[in-house]
Amino acid sequence: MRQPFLGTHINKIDAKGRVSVPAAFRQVLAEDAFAGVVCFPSFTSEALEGCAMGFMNEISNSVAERYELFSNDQEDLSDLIFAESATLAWDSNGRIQLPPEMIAFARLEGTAAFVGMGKTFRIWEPETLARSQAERRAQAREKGLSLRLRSAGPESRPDSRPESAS
Amino acid sequence: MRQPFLGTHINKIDAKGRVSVPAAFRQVLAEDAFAGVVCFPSFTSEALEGCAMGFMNEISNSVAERYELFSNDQEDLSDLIFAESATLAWDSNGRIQLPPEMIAFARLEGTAAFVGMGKTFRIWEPETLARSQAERRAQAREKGLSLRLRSAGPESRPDSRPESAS
DNA sequence: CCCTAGCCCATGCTATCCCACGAAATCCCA
DNA sequence: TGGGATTTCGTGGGATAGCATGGGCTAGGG
Repeated sequence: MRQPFLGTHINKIDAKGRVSVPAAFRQVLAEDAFAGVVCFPSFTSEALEGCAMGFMNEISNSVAERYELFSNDQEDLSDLIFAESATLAWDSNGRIQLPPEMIAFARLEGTAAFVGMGKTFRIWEPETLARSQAERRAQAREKGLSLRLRSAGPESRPDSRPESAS
Repeated sequence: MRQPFLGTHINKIDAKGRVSVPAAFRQVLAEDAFAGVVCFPSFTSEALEGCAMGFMNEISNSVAERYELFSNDQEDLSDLIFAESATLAWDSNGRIQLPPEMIAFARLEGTAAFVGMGKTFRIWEPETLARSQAERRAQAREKGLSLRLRSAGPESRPDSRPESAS
């Protein structure tokens, strides 16, 4: 069982283009055999998507099994993911080096915000992130999304008490 | 089966920003593999929400199962929940260190009130808590709210305290 | 021959560990 | 049933290890 990626960590990109992957994320990623990260440009945001190698495998398998991770339309996306993703091994200090295209895509300049998203994480230019979050928060409030959190996944809650219902 | 978080415990925050997690809560959290707490700002109050890592995992999985990967809703939820949460491991004495943003969010100053909420708990600045409780009580009175003993429905969440017990 | 990727070492900072103390709750036995 | 002994819990402070970051050194490729 893999722990989720949690929290937001802002790190610097040094002159050589290196960034420390937050220790907390490295710990999560350490459950994977590959000592590093897989990155690809996000489809929906001006940010990079990051995950463990194992997650890529899941995507690959899910698509093959037609598991419901992707809808039909989204299957095409998997092709894109694999094509545009890069495997970034970290050095002995836990730093990775982002390829120039990715730096450009997310418009990173000097700092990078690593944002936990559960099964994946994102890498943002901090200012862009702030703007995006404000927007998202407004939307969520509008839709009342936060309320649904409470009942998230009623079928998969192992600790709901079977106590002879209602 | 997880015991619920119960009661209110007020502890001090020391110069280093450390707080003892109440022993009673630690006992509940001990059922989880991760020796610590996950915290995030509450959506509805000027307080911090706390829970076990396992609870976060459940949310992570439910979100993944319920929404399509890369759908807007999935991202909104993930952003709201995971991005702002922190994993706080406790030391050998059962203390955690609250990140500055969280201290700021709940306006904590020197003391923290841990309030059991069943599956989760909250961390309040004691004065803020008192005000909030008074308000809530007034509202309840106004509405003529009376407690009805309902066995647990899918999302019944008994967060009203039966009496202002001492 | 220069530029870059990869590697290792150095450093300041902060979180974490460890030990100690005091108060309160608990236990135990008369 | 009461009082002393013992344990647990919350709190404080010093020591230590881990983390993020900067810089230098080497080897290989254009």
